[in-house]
Amino acid sequence: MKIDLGKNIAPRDIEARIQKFWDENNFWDNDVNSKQTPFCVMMPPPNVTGNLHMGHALDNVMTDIICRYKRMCGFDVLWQPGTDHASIATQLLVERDLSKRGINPHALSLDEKLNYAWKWKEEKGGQILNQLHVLGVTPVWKRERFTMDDGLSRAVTKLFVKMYREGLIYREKRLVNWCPRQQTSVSDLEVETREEHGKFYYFNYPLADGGFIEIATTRPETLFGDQAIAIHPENEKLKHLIGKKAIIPLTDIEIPIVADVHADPEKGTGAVKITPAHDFDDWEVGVRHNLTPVCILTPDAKLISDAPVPEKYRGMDRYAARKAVVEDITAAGLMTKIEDKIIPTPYSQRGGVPVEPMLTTQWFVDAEKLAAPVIAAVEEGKVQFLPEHRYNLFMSWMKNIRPWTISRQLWWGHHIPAWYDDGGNVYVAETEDEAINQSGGKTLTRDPDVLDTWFSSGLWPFSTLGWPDDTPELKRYYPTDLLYTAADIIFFWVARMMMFGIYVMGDIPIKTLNFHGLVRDAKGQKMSKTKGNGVDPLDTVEKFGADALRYFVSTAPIGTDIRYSDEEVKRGSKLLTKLWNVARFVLGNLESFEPTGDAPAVETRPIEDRWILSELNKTIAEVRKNLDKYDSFNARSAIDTFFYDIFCDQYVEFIKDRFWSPEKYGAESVAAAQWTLWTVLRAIIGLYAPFIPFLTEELWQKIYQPYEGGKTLHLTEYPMVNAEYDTDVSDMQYAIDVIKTVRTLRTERKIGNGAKLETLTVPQNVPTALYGLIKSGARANNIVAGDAVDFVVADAGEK
RNA sequence: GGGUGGUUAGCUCAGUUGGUUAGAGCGUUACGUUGACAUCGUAAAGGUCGUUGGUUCGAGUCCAAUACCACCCA
Repeated sequence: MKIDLGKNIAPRDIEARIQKFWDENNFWDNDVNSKQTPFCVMMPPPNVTGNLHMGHALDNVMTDIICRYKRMCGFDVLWQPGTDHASIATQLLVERDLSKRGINPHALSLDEKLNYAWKWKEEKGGQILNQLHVLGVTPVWKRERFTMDDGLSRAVTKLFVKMYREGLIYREKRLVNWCPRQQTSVSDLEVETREEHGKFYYFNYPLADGGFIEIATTRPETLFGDQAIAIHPENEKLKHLIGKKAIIPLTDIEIPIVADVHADPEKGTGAVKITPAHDFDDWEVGVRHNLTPVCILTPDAKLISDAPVPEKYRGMDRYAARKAVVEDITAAGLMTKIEDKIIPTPYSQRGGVPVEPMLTTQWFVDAEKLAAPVIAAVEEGKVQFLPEHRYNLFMSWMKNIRPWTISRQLWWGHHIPAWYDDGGNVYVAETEDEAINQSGGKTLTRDPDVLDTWFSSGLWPFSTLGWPDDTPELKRYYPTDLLYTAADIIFFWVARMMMFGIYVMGDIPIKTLNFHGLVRDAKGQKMSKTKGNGVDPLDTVEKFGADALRYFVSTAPIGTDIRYSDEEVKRGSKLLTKLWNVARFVLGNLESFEPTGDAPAVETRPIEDRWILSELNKTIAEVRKNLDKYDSFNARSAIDTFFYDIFCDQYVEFIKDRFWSPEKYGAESVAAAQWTLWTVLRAIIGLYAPFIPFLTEELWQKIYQPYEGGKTLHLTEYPMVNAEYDTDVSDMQYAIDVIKTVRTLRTERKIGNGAKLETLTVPQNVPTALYGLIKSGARANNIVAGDAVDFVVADAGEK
């Protein structure tokens, strides 16, 4: 055969060509009628407005490695792609875009806004999936779904109604986390606590019958909403005040002093003001003492323009009000002390401002009820966690789960299927007509709110397979096999999928959860937009190629963070070059060879041939074992060791002499080497295929396809252990040791590897059958037996 | 305050059930362009495995305590 690969490798050219080839043939389509075992993976749907970042690259490349492997093992693979509507994130982008065009989004009707957003989504959304293409990943592209498309929206509505009817979704007025910037409720998960430098204010409340009680608070501006002052019932110093009345400073409002264990005698003064409408703990105290929550803040966190707020403070922003209140309390001579203090402050993750506990009416999911069967299923071991310790994290959250606030005061998302009549009665139904029917024909108004984005993503594993319809896909592919995702959405997404999956489908949605770490920058810092230390995967692909990036990403051991640097990606480039060059070497020695007819029996081949085949067998077993455990890191390491250390560094050196001096070895020996090279190179290409799919495809098409047929390497069988390759090759250790010693001696004696050895002495126990390959590996002309390894250099002699 | 993970070579990290001399990549040094490969090869230097104590014939690995780092929850 005569195949010329060309001296230089151009990864981007190869990748562009192969990508086009893959896109034109739907190689990765699943087959719902297949007789093969199904293997199903859900792509965590990226935000439709998003841009590819390293986290996506990690998820998707890792998933792709497993999907390609499974496909090559004969599985019917369904990798379901799609995007998420990302309620808040998208709404913000669209509103910003409108503002830029001089349109006030708040002046538009709901329909106008939605029209605009859909148009915007069609034009600019979804480019992230195109970006994913570049990485060479293999979801079933034609099955792409969007969380707000018709089918998925129908699933959301159906589930909401079902849960409402079964009492698992309810509407209630209670304290929720409120983002004053976006003016919507947010769930507990969307709140992050930041430690801030703040003040702890100590001041006196006058008592109705004379004297004072000193309290301490970090939020003096909420005092207009105070309903009580609490003292611990066993607080010896203060308990004599329980039952008396205090007067809120700057007002003449009287409030009771009550006994409650919430007031820690060790903290502050031991007396705390109770503002049930503006603090979660105070809310509980209020419930215990039957206090009326009085809300003194507007949705944008200004003091209300009404009683009980004194006129002076009405309409003030919460922080301006704090300043004014502190000044006025000080002026009134009531302030006793101001301390510096680190205050844990709850922030709205999306809004970036402190949230306010706000008394509003919202929709909730009774998460506790949904969690119980999840806990049971996980305890039964139905879900595998990788790494295992994530089990505890997941379970402790599940066991302490709280009601999930699912309504959002936004307009982009799934509108809640609830309608109200004039009397405020609620009708929950799949359609407006049905709701009107329920009401007996009244005029109804639809609930203006939308659902938390994670509500629809929680249905993803079955809604994308066709639920609520009873589709063959749903039967065949649910529950899904594997999810590769970041640990930071374990509660947001994974927990919800588990709850909905069991509730709707009666079974867990995913069998194995593989939580990966973060891709950090070279210094170990988290990549973030604000720090500007993020690396665009597409830039990396442009510089080094998608295969190199994939190779880098697969260095992430299960569950651990990895650090990105161009240097690390270059390792991938080096591998590609090495593979290219060794293929050239192999082809250069196969000119007199045609892989037709029968290969010589393995046991008849020289020991080094049998040795490399037996090493190959070990490697294949190791790689398969690890990939079966979804451990691509250790799988790839095993291939690397075989490819670099065993094949390139040793075997290739051992056989060179057979090609250089065929007359000394005979045609059979040369043919054995050729057959062995042919086999081993093919196995290496196959083993690496899931990791570096572009280059391996290119090499396969150029070298092996003409003989094997088929269209793509990636639908050929993954290399398998071959019992015929296991023969006794223990003598090889003699050769390996001798050559290692020769190389060391060369360095000690400052003799380059280029200089041939005239005579090499090897220990007498080295079998003469190894002399040929030792001569080749050590670059020696003659070989004799002696006491220890020694040599004489040709021409110049020893230096 | 509660929890989880980590601490191994100059740097970034492997090290499976305790078992000879603890590995890799990068970096460093030396030599070398040889008929796959200078986007390279060969070799070398470099580690009391955070600390202390324990179990054991034997501990990077198991147990206890402790220090520091990171993350999660409150």
